[in-house]
Amino acid sequence: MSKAPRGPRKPATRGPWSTEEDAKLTNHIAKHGLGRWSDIPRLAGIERGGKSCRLRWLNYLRPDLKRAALSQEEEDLIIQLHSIIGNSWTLIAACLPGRTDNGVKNFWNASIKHKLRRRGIDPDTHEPVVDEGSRNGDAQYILPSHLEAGSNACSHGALTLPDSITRYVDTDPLQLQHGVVLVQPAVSSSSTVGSDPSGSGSDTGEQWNNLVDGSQLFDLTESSTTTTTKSGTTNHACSIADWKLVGAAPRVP
DNA sequence: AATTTGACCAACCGCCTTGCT
DNA sequence: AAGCAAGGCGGTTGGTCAAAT
Repeated sequence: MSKAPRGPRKPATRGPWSTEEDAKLTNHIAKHGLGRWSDIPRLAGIERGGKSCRLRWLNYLRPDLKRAALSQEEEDLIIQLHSIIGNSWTLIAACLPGRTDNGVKNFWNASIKHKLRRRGIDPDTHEPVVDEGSRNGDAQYILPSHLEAGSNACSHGALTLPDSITRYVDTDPLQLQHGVVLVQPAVSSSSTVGSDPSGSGSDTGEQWNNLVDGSQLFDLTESSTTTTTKSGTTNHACSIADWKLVGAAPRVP
């Protein structure tokens, strides 16, 4: 990153963007592409900070944005991913084409959080709120609505998980230890957030797609075997046939 | 009709990371 | 290696609008 020359700066405009500002930014990017955000306000003739321009572009003006309300499937996926990776909105949004981290975050805070609370689920931990009246022993995990409780939606076969695997261990209301795996794409440092992680066509990409498909959240109680390749890469090999879904939550009424 | 409440969205803030000088 | 600026990200705030009271 090269340093921009320092000099007196006009105070940046704040507040809502005007249609004129939107047009200037859109036209500039259409003509010149994305350059340094700090230069764009000056080049485009906008009295805003580079940060503000970046945010406006990413969250509102980008042509590939979906403006429609989130579907039930998207909502299910957000809940599932949040239960695994928490408030990593950028990662979650990367699984929802056309959605922004800000949009997902807003939807979570404004809508899903309240729905989960009404269902007696703590939105932070995804566990039942401790309330004697609601503890009836049923599984309370939030899984995609299209997965029925006790079903095994996965196909049999072996899946080799790359080093980028993240494993989380949780305890369910019945004190059953289980693990949940999230297969993360092998994203190079130069990749941009929001790009299609499966674009490389690599094995990792295929696994990522399986996760995005919303059909692979498994009980990992069964042990996995760990191998290390010549290059030092660690692989965790598990037999999918050994994994079971741990339960499903009722749909939002 | 006026007020309140809730949902949704846009924007800003502050902190952290990255990369250049 | 240190300092600095830019970029990225999650948290938060504030505005708007529609439905409910």
